[in-house]
Amino acid sequence: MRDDPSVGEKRSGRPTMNDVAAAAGVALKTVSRVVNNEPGVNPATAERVRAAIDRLGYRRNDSARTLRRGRTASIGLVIEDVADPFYSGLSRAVEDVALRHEHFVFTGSSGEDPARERDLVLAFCARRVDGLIIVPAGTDHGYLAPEFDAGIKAVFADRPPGAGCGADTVLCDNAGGSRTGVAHLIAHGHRRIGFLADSPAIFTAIERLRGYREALAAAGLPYDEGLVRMGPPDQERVHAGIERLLALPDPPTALFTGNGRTTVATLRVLAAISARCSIDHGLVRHGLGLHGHGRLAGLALVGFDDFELADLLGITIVAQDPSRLGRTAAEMLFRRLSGHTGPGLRLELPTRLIERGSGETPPPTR
Amino acid sequence: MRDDPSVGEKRSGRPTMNDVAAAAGVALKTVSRVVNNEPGVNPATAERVRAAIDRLGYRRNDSARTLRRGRTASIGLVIEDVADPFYSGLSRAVEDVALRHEHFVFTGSSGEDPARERDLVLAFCARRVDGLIIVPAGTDHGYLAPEFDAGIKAVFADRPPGAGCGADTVLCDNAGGSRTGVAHLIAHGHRRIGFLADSPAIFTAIERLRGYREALAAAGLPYDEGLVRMGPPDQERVHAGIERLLALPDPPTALFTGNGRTTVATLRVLAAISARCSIDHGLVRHGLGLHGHGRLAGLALVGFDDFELADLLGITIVAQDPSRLGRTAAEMLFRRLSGHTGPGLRLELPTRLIERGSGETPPPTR
DNA sequence: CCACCGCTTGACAACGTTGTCAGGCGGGCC
DNA sequence: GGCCCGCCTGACAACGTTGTCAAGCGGTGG
Repeated sequence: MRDDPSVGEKRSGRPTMNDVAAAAGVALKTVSRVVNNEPGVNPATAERVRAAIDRLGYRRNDSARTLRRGRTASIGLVIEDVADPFYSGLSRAVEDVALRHEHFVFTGSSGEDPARERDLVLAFCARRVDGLIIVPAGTDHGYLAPEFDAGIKAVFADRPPGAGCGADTVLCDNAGGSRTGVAHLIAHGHRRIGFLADSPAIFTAIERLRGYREALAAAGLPYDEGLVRMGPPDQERVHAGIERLLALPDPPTALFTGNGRTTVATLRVLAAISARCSIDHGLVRHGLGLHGHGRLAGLALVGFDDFELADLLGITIVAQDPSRLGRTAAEMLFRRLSGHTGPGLRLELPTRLIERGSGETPPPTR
Repeated sequence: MRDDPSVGEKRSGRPTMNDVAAAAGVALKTVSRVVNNEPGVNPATAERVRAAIDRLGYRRNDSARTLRRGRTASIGLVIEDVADPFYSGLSRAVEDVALRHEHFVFTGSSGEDPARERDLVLAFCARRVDGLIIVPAGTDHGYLAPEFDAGIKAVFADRPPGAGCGADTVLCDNAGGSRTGVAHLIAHGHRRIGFLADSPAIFTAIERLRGYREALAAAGLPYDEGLVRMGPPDQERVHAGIERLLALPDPPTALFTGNGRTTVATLRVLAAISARCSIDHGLVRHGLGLHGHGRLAGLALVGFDDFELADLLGITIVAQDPSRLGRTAAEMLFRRLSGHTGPGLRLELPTRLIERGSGETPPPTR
């Protein structure tokens, strides 16, 4: 027996162009022309075809179309976690640009796992996306070589690709932003500044550490490794890190946090510490907010990344713009897709210090 | 001339199974078997094929595969906005379940526009997704009828489909959650409770309003339309709404906010009002947090939806679980995809009141 | 020695669409 | 009247893969 299960019967699946053609009494190709709005079809015929399409509920099969034409009108986006506000902002911007170009977006979360990044990218390639936007988890992108040979376009966002990959890249000015934030604390009199950074496997963490060191050096302050804690920004690690810092013989008077998640985790820890010391007039006991006058356990705080309610909480931050990052990356990609050639670009978007109070308190006078 | 631009030349595009077959000295079908891990291939042959695959950088063309097999191993997800934490949480959960079933996810944001919801869904159908998870913006889903006929599976999440559509649906217990939250305020002595609800076009807003009324009725309190403000949760509207409520001759002593965004917007407004009244000992002046002892401009507050830092801010909320919503919807979908039939289910997930302080303050004694 | 079996391999059609090319038909011009 | 041209329509191959069926080959049992 052949593929079809019930010969001659009303087919179970969807109607095809052939079915529409039969229903409208025209040839397959004419239906194709109508569906694709190609010129040169008699209006009356076109109307008849459209009627048949509506009657049968026909929907073009884009797999077949893709197979025939070679383009899918879709792009792939690999980020770290769709549920992280930073990446979901980026994601939304990419989606908007793609929409304007009538493309769809496949999104996948790598969870900082290079193997998963690779799997996602290759799966997207198997689906023949026209292009890729990647926030890389890994540092080796040799696996992309055959894809590049095959003509796929890729743009890296937030972090650069591994060595030897000349693809377009959009980054933030991580070192510069970090320098600004730390210099700000120094300008307010702080000499011992703790740095809670992301895991050293991550490009942005390294860059921000560089900025931290540069700011210290510019002010003639020594670099003390004991003041730096690197690691994933989960609540427990951040908690342990802060406890360690505060237990130092010469503890920091200010903290610089390396990303949004770390900042939020830090706020929780500092609030808990403040509550424990119960120096606040019962405020925290009622759980009704943080506390006045720089009382984040007595520490000044500047964070990298803005986050929701940072304004209300009065947290000074170094803002990057995830939407702009996504938008820029997507625009670079579509420029490539529409034929632009030329060497890979590397853009750096600026950051902006936003003063809200937590970073403007002086160290306690001893 | 035929389709191919350069006859006989090394083709510009990707290698195909045919190329691999030629390189490995086997037949096309053998390559197919290796690529798909089908049994019955001599290990030595398989190894030779795999070597050729690596050498050529071959990647299966999933469009062709899909065309031949009729399944795409992908699902479509239509939500309101990927950048909204509620939906990105849901989104992440869906992605995780899909991953376990080796499916990919197309995601699109409808932005509460029924036409865009429809366009997204139909575009996903043209791409022949195996199934859909929809947070509907519109209330008429007649456009899905041909798709259902064609065998597509759909699950509605967070909001039910329009009348006459018997698809599986997962909701939260909106009315119940709202009732609990409002009853909580009543139990703490409030008699005049303002309700800042989402736009009346949205199912959840209507349901939560119902819960609000039920709670009032259960306590023998009158329903005062003047205390209810419905509309999109943007900062300006929320601001205006609160000003109106407070300008009433008999203003509310407590607020109930209808979703996460509204709650956040409300916090900003109340903080601004408190600052204006400057009854707080300089705390807000420094922008360092809210204020103690229920001083949200003197109002008690309970919000629907949990949000990041609500714990720190001490905001009492009625929590729903977006991950669970997404996970449940995805699991229902995959059950259908693996052949489960039977009437459409309608699930309601429970909500949970979390007391954090802002909802436990009594009204001011006059 | 022959029939049969299992293991491995290959030939071929089909999935639904689009690009190419050719043909029919009516009208205007020489 | 015949020729050419433009408009519209259709036949056909091809995209890259997978399902079906059949064939080759060496070994085993009757």
